[in-house]
Amino acid sequence: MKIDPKNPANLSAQIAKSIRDSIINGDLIVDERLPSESELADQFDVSRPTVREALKRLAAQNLIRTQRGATGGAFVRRLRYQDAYAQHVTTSTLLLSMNDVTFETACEARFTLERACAPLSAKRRSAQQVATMRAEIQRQEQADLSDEHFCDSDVAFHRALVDGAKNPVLSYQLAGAVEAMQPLMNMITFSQRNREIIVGLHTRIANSIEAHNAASIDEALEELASYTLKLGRAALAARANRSKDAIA
Amino acid sequence: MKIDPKNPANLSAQIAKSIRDSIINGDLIVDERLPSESELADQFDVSRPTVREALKRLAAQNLIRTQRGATGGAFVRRLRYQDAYAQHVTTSTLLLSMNDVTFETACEARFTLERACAPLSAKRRSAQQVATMRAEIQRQEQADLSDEHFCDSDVAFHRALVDGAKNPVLSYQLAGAVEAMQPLMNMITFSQRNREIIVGLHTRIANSIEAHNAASIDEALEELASYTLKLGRAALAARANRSKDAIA
DNA sequence: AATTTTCATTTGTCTGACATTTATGATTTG
DNA sequence: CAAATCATAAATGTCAGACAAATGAAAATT
Repeated sequence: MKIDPKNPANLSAQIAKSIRDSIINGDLIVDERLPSESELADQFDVSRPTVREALKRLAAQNLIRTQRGATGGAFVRRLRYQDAYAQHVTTSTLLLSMNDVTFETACEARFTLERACAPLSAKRRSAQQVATMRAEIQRQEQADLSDEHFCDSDVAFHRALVDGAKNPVLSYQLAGAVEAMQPLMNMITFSQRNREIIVGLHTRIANSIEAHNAASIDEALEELASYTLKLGRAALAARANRSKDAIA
Repeated sequence: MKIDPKNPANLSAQIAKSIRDSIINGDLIVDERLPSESELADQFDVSRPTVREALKRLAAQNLIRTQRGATGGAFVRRLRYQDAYAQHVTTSTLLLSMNDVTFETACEARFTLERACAPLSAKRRSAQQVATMRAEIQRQEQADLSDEHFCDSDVAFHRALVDGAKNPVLSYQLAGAVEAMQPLMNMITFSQRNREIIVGLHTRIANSIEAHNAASIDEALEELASYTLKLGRAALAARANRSKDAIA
């Protein structure tokens, strides 16, 4: 745990990597205390600020937590679903916004993943889950609901669908699809969409979930996918027309 | 961009959050240069080491890159698929190792996601992709291949299957499933498995991909899933027996 | 025995300094 | 005049030492 070539470029990155590797391969286990900053500085033969920069890198990845005081220090942190979930959503959002992803690509990825969950969700659905979905549908029916809140409710609805599979690993893997891609789509299509159509499809999905009817959910999701795709194309076409007008 | 309550707890975390938010909501765009460390220290009214700790947090998330020299500084970094992919794999690996995920749960998540990709992959498969899959199968047939290399090849095979969908967003979302969960399964099942059975199923998948036969891929993947599940249960049973013997 | 005080340890932060890298512009040279 | 060289300034990377704040444990007191 004290490997550091005299390559004097990015010491804090190297130290962070060294500690991270120790966590990943199990040399450091959950809740284990790392040596104090001064001890680490001695071990790696660097100054304390450099060690601190390394520790902050690890803290940014939720790999350690720090505690002040006599028995304080840096401790290996148990990575929780909640943290990983949030991290995944942030990364997915940035990835989409920085990388010219076509609407088609994002739409396809999202619905492919969501449709994969639906059969499990149909099989294992709980009364609680159905109630959540129906409550969100009710919110979506309110005409005075802002576009932003409609989007939030839309996300909550689809998240309930995914969580209905009762598989936390699956929910985590789909976090990006539901919470990053769907707001993106909402942002693009909100001016074109008809809320009634969407609410209608959501209602069909909720009914089918309640009836444990996987095939029917898949049908509704496919319709929702093609409707979304149509909206996206219309929105892009409208935008293209506007720029043409602007030029002319 | 200079909001900081006098809550003197984790200044560097607050500063990092402030800058991160500016990136996410678009106030700072890709390749834009941040103020120098000294300027940031003035703006936030903290010292330079504190600013540096904040910047290291952002660097750990691949949100900025730094450059030394006269025209150097910290620049907003375009998050690339490759970086997000690696990050996702690391997080998934840690999440699995730290959270008592049952074999059933991981197995279900992985195959659910992979089977969702298969139809797209069957439709869009390229000669290149089929060649990659066949090459990995050939490697897997070598009797003297170590378990570790067999696992690597297994991952490469399934990654080719997923990438065959030609949807980079999908590939990214599935990174955790392929590159974190599958090695975990290999590690659990390697003592019990019969390589010939796995190679046989891989061959069926490759053939079906080449023939654009989605239904046949799904069948083979389902068999692979149930075989893997059987192996996992056997391995866990064997382990339970060993501990019972150890006690007796 | 219970409470209070003291103390040592550790993280959080600051100040100031020097080293290193790198683009720019001035200087020197062919 | 053009080209190469050198000095300079700006920025990050690193270091040393210091103090503040939090915190638990041991010591002292009631």
